[in-house]
Amino acid sequence: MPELPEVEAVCRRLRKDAVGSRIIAARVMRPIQTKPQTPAHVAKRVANHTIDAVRRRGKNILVDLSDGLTLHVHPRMTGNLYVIADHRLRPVAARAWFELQDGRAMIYEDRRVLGRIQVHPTSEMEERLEKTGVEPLEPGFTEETLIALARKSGQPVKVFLMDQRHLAGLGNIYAAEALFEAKINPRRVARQLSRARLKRLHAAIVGVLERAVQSACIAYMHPDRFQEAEWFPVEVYDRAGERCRRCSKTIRRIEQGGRSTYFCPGCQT
DNA sequence: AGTCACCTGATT
DNA sequence: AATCAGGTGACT
Repeated sequence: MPELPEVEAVCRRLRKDAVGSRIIAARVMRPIQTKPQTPAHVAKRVANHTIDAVRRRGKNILVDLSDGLTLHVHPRMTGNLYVIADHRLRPVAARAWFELQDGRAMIYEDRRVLGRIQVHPTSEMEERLEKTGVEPLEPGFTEETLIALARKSGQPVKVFLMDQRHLAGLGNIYAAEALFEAKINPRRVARQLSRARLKRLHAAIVGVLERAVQSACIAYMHPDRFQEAEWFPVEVYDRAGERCRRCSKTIRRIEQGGRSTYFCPGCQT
């Protein structure tokens, strides 16, 4: 599920629901990926600390705890983190469970179990995420930022956009949607795009992500409705064989870097 | 730059 | 039964 907008929605919800609460017990129920830490280690270290803040870095969720610890959650494909009203409830796909002092619980749910949870000193987090690229919704992401990054990359622009070392948070859907909005063919090499096109792409990335954050926040108000969070009006993603709403040509699906790419061969040039 | 592995579950 | 999935990291 989550790309930047969904992770952002999860974080905003957690800030309301979880900040200020104390974790009194924790359990990592299935051996989700905690390497090189063990699930028991994660559970033990997190217990008896208060949730001080929730931050997002790309698709990473950082739950800052008292005493200088940070719970680092990467939801990968199907992870979700949210608070439930009664700690005794067990959502079907719950993989980790953090009992809060007031009787609620923060749940990490992950159907595919591809996500990762680790605990580290807060002071180490910046260094651990240093390879993570620019935040596309921060003021530091300008047209010139994108131009400079693109100049260094010989990758197809769609692959470039999804590479978290350049920009942090774009995934398969929003990369495809931004390229559609900017009218750029996903196979074009990043370095060879004109400045004018990159400026268009910059505006498209910011626009698509901002709209998606708004939608995601509405869709995620209710944590258990997570599955239904398919509301963002996609133009190309998963629409192979259907008509382009802009030029009425047929949307195509191709493979890039082992992933599906959807685009309109008529207006993305 | 490409392929696979990590997992489960939905869809063909 | 086979294929696909909104992600990443570890391999060629």
